[in-house]
Amino acid sequence: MEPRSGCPINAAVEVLGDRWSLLVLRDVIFGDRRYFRVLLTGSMEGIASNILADRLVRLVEAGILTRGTAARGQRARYSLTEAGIQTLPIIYALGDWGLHWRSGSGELRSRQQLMRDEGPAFLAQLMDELRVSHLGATPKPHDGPGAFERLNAAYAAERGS
Amino acid sequence: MEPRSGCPINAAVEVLGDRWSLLVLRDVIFGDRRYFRVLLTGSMEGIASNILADRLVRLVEAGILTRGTAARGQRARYSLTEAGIQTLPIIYALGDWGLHWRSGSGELRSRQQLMRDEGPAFLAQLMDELRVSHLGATPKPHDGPGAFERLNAAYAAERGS
DNA sequence: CCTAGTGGTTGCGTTCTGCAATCACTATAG
DNA sequence: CTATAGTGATTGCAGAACGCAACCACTAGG
Repeated sequence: MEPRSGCPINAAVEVLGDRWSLLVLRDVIFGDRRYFRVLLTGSMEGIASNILADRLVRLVEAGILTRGTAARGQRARYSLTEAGIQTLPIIYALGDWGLHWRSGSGELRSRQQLMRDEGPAFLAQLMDELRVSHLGATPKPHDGPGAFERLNAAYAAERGS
Repeated sequence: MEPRSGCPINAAVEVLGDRWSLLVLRDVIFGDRRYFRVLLTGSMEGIASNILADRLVRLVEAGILTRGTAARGQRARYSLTEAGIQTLPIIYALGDWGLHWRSGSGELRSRQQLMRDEGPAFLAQLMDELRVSHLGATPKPHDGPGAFERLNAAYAAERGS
């Protein structure tokens, strides 16, 4: 793929600017879905298998995901690279906008709200935890519960009510 | 268009998740391009006229832009709505990511760098200035030069060197 | 009337996308 | 060994989106 321009915004759009890439990343990041089948059946929007396969290849080629070595018929685990983890602010900004200007009432509302309330520090903590589970980084000491723990608690609380 | 899910991230992707919408918004926001011809010929990536026409209609329908009332053959000016102005954090996040992970060397590099250096307060100031020029809001008093003024200065400085 | 400029629209061929069915392979159970 | 379930894809086909060039209807200026 040849870049249409040198603009960094265009560079990001060429990789992430379609109807599925960012949703796959959302599921990897927030749903901890790291296997083909899990991503396929767990997607709220019902992605087709060929589209998922194509997007996974592209995201790996773009250096956003890595594919754990696995032969045919074996579970291949996908992990975020640092570049992939760095897409979190984009996904957050999209979710924040969607929440306020499209009045999405669905899955991620409470988590998004939590992130908005907590500010950039919470986003940074979330990215640290992603580095631990996807890049094998050593956990940083945090006082209080983890970011994902709090996200899931907020989600469960909304479900329970 | 029927939403594929209630997820706010998906809501944003359904409106902005294609190869052109965000680039059109970029040109409206950073290039102050508010007329069809200007957007058509000024686009770095070379958008086709039918695609531009289609995207403008969609963005108006989505409540991101408004079209100034103009009959055929008259200059129709497009303005950002508040929802449109609120896409700035998304575009900033995309540009920031593209700058660091795709090494875009083009047009917006210096502006992006400036925004990154200045932080969220600069983004807020930028959005205030957009409200003045697109929504007719009364300017807020700022000490020092305006955000766009500084962006253009940084851009000119890079060009000059 | 003529010309330049406005915001588009229309054909037409190419590419991308989405859905269902299918594939090659592995692991497990009987 | 055979049967079955599960893995990550691949294939065929139809429809939608896209890209390019030409054209359209209209306005303003001279």
